[in-house]
Amino acid sequence: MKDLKVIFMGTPEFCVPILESLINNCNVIAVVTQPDKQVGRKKEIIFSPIKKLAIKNNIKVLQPIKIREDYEDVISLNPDIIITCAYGQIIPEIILNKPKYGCINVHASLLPKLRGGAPIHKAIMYGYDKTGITIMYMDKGMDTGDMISKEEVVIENNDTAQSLHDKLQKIAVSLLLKTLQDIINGTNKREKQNEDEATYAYNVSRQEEHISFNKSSKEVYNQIRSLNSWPGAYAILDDKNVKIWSSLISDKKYDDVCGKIVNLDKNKMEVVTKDGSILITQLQMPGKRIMDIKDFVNGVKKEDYIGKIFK
RNA sequence: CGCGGGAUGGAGCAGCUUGGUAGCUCGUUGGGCUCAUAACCCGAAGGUCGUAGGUUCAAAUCCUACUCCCGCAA
Repeated sequence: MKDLKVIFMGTPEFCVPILESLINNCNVIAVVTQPDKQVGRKKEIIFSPIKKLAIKNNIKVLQPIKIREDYEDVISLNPDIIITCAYGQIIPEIILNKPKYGCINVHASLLPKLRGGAPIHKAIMYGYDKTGITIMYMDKGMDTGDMISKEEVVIENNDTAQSLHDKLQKIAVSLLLKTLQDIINGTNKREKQNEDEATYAYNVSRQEEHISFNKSSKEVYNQIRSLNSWPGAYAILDDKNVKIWSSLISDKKYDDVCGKIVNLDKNKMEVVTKDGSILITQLQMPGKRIMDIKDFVNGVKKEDYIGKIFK
């Protein structure tokens, strides 16, 4: 495997361990990642985590704006295999057919479920009880190619997008190494996806970050944890965006307006939902840091907040 | 030069407009009450008010520059 000429394509932090392991086990001849973007308040140019790692290891970095049009560099490097993971662009067919061992993708769901850019968030948001990693051959569609290997992960009731991300990240590395060996040996499976079972996990929209308390407690709870630690769920209180970072489901029921704060003490902020209530345990006021509800209550008059309504 | 909020004992905040003894809610710690307690009562410690200048008899407070944190927008 040491001689295998690999081009890796990826962008976010999720695939950093994958690239690390490829660097250790294969001959990574180039890395392709999304173009540098101006990020943050100061519009600073930030390199993607993958670019940073590549530079650190003196690996050639390619950043085509549109890989669909700008594919010559990749092809001319003549890789044995191309491995992608959360790259962020669809790879054109002209590339897919070139490498000896093909082009494979590491996707963070059990395909054909949750195709798309936000499989980890959506697995929790939609209330799935398990997810996993699928390694597949790429084709021209979005996560529609033939599957090679899979590994499941159970979603625990207290998992957040962050904790699930970490679990998936870990198993992705080992599953990829095992799968690569099979591919080299020619012993890998190749299984079509069942289109009838396909579901989609598009990127999280602003609308999906906004909590509607007129859903069930379970749905609200799932929404909150599915957006922790990024980008965070929010609701509007006094015309201000309040981010809600973590919560617990309460079994108490209230015959009151959804979103109303019915209780506030040093352990919890209790908010009415469609079928009960939810206890907010961590929040963030605009311009402030994330804080536990205990800290929030310390600096605030409780009476000012009880009875207010999240919109 | 995208818009805006913020920095005050260990935590979260008030005080700044209108300069004049450092305040609140917690936490920590000592004691008390109690069968007991995360509850209650009494006491104590702990702060060069982000940094550097300036104005002033006097600056947390007014002025200038800078650093760091955060929300929005991208």
